[in-house]
Amino acid sequence: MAKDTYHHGNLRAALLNAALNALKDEPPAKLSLRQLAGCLGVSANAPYAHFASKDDLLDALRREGFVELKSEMADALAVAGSGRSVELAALGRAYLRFGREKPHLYALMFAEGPVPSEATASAATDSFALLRQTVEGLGTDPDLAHFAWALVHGLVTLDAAGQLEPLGAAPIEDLAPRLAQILIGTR
Amino acid sequence: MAKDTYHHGNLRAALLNAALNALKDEPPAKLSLRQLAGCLGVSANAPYAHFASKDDLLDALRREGFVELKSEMADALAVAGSGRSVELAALGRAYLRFGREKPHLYALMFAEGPVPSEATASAATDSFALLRQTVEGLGTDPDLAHFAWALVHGLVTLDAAGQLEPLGAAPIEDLAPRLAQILIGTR
DNA sequence: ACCTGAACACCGTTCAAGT
DNA sequence: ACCTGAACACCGTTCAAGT
Repeated sequence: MAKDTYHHGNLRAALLNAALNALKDEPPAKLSLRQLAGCLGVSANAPYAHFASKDDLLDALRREGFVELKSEMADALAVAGSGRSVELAALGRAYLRFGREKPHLYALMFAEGPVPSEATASAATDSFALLRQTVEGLGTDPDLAHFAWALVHGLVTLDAAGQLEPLGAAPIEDLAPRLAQILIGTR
Repeated sequence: MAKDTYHHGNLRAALLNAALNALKDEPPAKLSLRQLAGCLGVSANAPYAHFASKDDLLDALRREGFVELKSEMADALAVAGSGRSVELAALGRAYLRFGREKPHLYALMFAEGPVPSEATASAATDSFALLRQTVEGLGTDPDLAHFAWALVHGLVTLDAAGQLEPLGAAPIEDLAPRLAQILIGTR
């Protein structure tokens, strides 16, 4: 049954899974295609039957990351109370938690090296759209959604770089209500 | 003189200079110690006479980056008019311009891989201190300086990732006055 | 269609040795 | 003190070949 048909069924999914797993422990720069293949008991270039290059595999990982991020934001929005402030805080909290819990995947998603595929770029746009809709009409500045994005993105990456330690031991997603406060401008 | 004493005088400075130069064209991930040495006409492991490892050289580059960032922020503050809002905008403008003009050096400065040396960590703290002092007492939130930092940091890295293109063709440092507006809360 | 084996051109790093 | 040459254990990727 589909198990060990050739070597172990579905190498493509196994590679993505193994890579995602490796990203729990190490930054994307440490990911090695040969090592991934070795862990799955397959030859060094077997991956090339499923991915055009290492960058192609990384692009698929990135896409998965954006899809997951959007899904978690949508879930948070669904259970949040109504009112712009609490919606915004819920969205920010989901975003910050995703970034804190998966710092290496998050870093890969925003890495600057290779140009993302069209599919990955649109997954990124889709996840940002959720934030843009919630922020829409909140302030007078039409770019407020971008500033909101920069704020959470900056917090996630500064936290990953260890520059937010002076803020104390609380997880960064607890900052979400204060971010909403700043963006809305009520003080 | 002091030229070509052994091979060409000061290999350490030449390596840092060549690396800084390479960062103008390519991301830090592409930096190769062997290639740097080759460009300077020196053997592949000559760098190890001056740096303990590749990470050690990268750490020195990072430190230089933070020192330069602080210096440019200090210069901007010196020529700025008085008043919290214009000071903050001047500081933000200097930060954003640095990040936009040297995206690869900036990315290296905040890379997550190796733990920064104590000297580099304190250079980072020093550059942040400038921002903290300017923001101090501006709002009721004691963490406002961190939010300000996250905001500019987020804008620089989103811009480097190509996610800020919808904002138009203007360089991101033009956003500085609006950032100050948001942080101060006058609208 | 999916995988192996051998090879190529790279890496960072170490070690012995030269001046 | 500063550098070279040869070597080791890795990389990503390609090519011919196997089933």
